[in-house]
Amino acid sequence: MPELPEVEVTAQRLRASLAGATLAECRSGAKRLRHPFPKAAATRLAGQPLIRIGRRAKYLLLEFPPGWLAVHLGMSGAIRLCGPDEPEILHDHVRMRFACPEKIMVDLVYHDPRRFGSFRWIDRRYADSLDQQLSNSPLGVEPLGTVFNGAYLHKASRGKKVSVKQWLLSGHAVVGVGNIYASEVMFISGIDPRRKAGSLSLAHCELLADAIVKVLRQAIDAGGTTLQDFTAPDGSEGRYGQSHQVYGREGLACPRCGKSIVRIVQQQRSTFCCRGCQR
DNA sequence: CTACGTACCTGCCAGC
DNA sequence: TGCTGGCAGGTACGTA
Repeated sequence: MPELPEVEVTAQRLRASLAGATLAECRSGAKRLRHPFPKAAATRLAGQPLIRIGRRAKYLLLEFPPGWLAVHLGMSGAIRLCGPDEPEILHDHVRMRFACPEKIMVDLVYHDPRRFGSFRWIDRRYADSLDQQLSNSPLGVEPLGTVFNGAYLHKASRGKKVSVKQWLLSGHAVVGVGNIYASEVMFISGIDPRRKAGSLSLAHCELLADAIVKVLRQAIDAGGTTLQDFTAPDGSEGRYGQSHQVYGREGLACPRCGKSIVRIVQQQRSTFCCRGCQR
């Protein structure tokens, strides 16, 4: 599921519901996720206040005084909030019980059919290398941050021989653009996704940067995209799928020129684009 | 360093 | 009505 907008929507809604909460207990299931669940750290967190809920790239950061629980939703992960008495359902893997103000207990449940998601513990002593703790490959800048713009993209893309689409997906320059939003932003900026990243002009990069910011913002406002599994913590589905111009629309008419949208494969992943509009 | 293939998992849908 | 194969939001790791 989750690209940056879905993780951001999750973070925003958790912030609203878990303000002032303290972790009471944390249980994890028998089936492993991408990484073993950090049981020892989670046990140690019992009684600790949840200080802040952050996000870096597609990682959700639950911050406690001793450090961070970094949650990644993988392909099919979703978090829901529920009461302590609500039963487990198939593919629930982690349940964190929080004591909220007024002594209301709220459970945060991590649900993930494919189990590509992960929980990792990052001790506060590694705070200055948070990015390296989160990911093995270098994490680019935040697309909704202050340093991201066309000039930045242009500079970062010099000499890159990979296709623009793969370059965006790698997250080396800018994070958070996954397979759905990559197709959308390439279409909106009118760039052929097969072009080498290093061949983009400054003007192209400005169009591309503007499209990335616009699409991600709109997707966040719409509650993200739900293909199958994603829901926000209150169980609601993302509505941005209704706004997709090309993703998942092979054979349908291009909204700009009316030609048929095509599906191509790059690095074993689908890209949707219009041969008429994207150069 | 880059680039590429493959692996990790379950579910769904189209086609036979 | 099965069954089978292809495909799905992402990352990590091995090999050149």
